[in-house]
Amino acid sequence: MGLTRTDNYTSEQVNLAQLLKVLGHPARIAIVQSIIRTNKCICGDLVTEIGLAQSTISQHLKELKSVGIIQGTIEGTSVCYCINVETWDRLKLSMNELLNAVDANPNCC
Amino acid sequence: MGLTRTDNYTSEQVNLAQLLKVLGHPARIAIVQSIIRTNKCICGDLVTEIGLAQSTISQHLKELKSVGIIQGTIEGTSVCYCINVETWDRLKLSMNELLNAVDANPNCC
DNA sequence: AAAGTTAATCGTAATATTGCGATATAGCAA
DNA sequence: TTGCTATATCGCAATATTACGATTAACTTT
Repeated sequence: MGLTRTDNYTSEQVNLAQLLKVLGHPARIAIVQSIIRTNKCICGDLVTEIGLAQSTISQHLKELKSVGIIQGTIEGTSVCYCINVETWDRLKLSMNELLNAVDANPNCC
Repeated sequence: MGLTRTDNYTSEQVNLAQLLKVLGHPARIAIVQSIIRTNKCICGDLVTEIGLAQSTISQHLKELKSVGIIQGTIEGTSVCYCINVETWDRLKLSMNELLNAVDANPNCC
């Protein structure tokens, strides 16, 4: 099929999976890290920073934007991208809940 | 292409992306949560718990195992799966570093 | 207006993922 | 041995992803 079934899962599971899937690519990790690090509106600098074609970077930005991880506002001829804090906090909560669940219940084998 | 280029990124970026990619599917989130929650060796219970075919569950388990998120030991006729704590701790460190980087540097737009 | 810059979109090719049924493998029970 | 159960693997079809070059859109500068 190739189509992920979503009807068996809670919306929380689907939501977290969606965010992690988008972050599950080194280029998008690098993009997010770069946006965080520069702490300012960066634009096409990513094309030279990461060694990918402009259209490829734009596509990755679109995916990050589509799930609300980043948001962009037009600044003249270029675009300012930054982290969407609401989505980020939601991710942080869900992910920490998952990550910390293991410590409480150590594994058995 | 369809092939992710890895030569532009640090091994940390590739590694984190790999783990997040595998976790980026609701079935695998559900599987991991189930393993954590039951805190014991669960096996084919997943097939009834999650509504997917046995072969599909087996495939998801294989992917989780391939990146070291879970490990399985044979228990007679069934298999005991549990969280691989070393990988989990590595994920926790990398992910927290990324997640907490935003708080320090609030976004600009 | 014309040319330049920046980013998005389109089209395409190669590859990966998802899911299933069918089959194989391996241990346990009769 | 003969079945029974549990899991893994194979083969397949449908769809998604990744990456690129070419083009378009929109704003700036000359």
